[in-house]
Amino acid sequence: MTSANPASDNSLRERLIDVGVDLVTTDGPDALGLREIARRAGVSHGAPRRYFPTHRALLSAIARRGFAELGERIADVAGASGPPREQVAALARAYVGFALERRGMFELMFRHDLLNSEGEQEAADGPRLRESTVPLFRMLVERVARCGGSEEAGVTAAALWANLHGIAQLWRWGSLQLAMGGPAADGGAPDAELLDRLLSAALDAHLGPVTA
Amino acid sequence: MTSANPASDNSLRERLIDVGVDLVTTDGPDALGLREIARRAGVSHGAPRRYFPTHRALLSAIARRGFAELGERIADVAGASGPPREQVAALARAYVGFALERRGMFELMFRHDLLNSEGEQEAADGPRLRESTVPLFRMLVERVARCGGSEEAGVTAAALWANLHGIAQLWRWGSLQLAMGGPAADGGAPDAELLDRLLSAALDAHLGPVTA
DNA sequence: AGGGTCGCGTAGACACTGTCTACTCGCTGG
DNA sequence: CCAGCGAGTAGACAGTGTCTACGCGACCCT
Repeated sequence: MTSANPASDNSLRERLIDVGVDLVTTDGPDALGLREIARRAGVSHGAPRRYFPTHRALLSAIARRGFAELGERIADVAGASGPPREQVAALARAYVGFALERRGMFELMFRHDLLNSEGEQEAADGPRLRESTVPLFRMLVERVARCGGSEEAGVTAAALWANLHGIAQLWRWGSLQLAMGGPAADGGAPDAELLDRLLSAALDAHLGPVTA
Repeated sequence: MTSANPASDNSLRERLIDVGVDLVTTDGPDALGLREIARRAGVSHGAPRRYFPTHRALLSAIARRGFAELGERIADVAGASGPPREQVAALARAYVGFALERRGMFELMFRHDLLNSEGEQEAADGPRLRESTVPLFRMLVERVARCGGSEEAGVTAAALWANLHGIAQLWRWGSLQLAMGGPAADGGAPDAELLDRLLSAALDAHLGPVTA
């Protein structure tokens, strides 16, 4: 019987995920050992196996929480009214903001070597993890289309998404700060302002300049 | 690749890196166990420690090879003559091409959790690994500046780099194919063409349309 | 030539990991 | 009442990275 109650019917299962979410946000994906999670949840190392057939399955469930939270953030700013261009900008800031605030979680979400891959899926638990980004992308392409570029909105949205993702990734790695600011950044430009200029440049590039 | 090593002063050190490069190219970063590398090099598991104080140091040396090869590719296409816009396009294709052909290596190069971080460096072996991208970025910003955008070339180049990096990353993850093509892609657009459209869109966005 | 030293690599131990399997409880249903 | 089952425990196993002690061969220096 697949218990239909998705809520808190199985307490340990949820507790394990909770512990994992806390752990990944504070210490990053490397801290997500199976035994460590079990330890912090107060159970023995074999207990998680009752709910997750493998370590990756547990990590996938944790990552799913991350996608859910990112989805909430995106949906929040997508609900705001305003000129479509500003909506896309808000989306972009939400995406990059999530990547920088929830560093560890964002890292996990795109570490596909740690997550469940094709063959092995929970199957009954929900859609495949890789498809978690699809609804988010749909929101983006919709807002981009409303900006009314002549080109196909799908391609533009995809390129913009890639740009945001790349900014988040390289910024976290520190390469962009290094490349733009030099080894010793000039004091006039704190990192936050650099990042903002970068984001504006990306938005201008894909959506056209503000006054267009 | 030419192992016509003039010095071969420290044969094992180079051999370990060679083995690592081969391994990461075929099986990805997860296959780069310290003991596995030693095994394939025909030495015991304690031997690498003579040359690399820690596992990460060895992986960093392997990744350095990757940055070197990427640098060669970039330098090759950067040497070609032609309109500046075409030079930037060639650079972009080289970057993404490297990421897709040398998947495992590219993955390793940006897995900073596996690589040496700030404190611990080989120090005498060369510049810090994180700075390996700086000269490559300089080439890009130079070519971008030659395209003569009104804006600051540094910011444009950084945004473009991030875009290329994001395309490479998300394409490898499969998200872009999923987002653009849908679950079952329309037969008219094979993946290669999708990728090309994406790349062109990014170049057009950051450099202005072709006829400008 | 003999003896000490040192680079280079081996081998074992240690703590730790993820997975697998046998086992023990406590509860519930017939 | 007791068989069965869900849920969690505990131990074993192979494998990992790091650390330490130990050989071994070549070299240099009186």
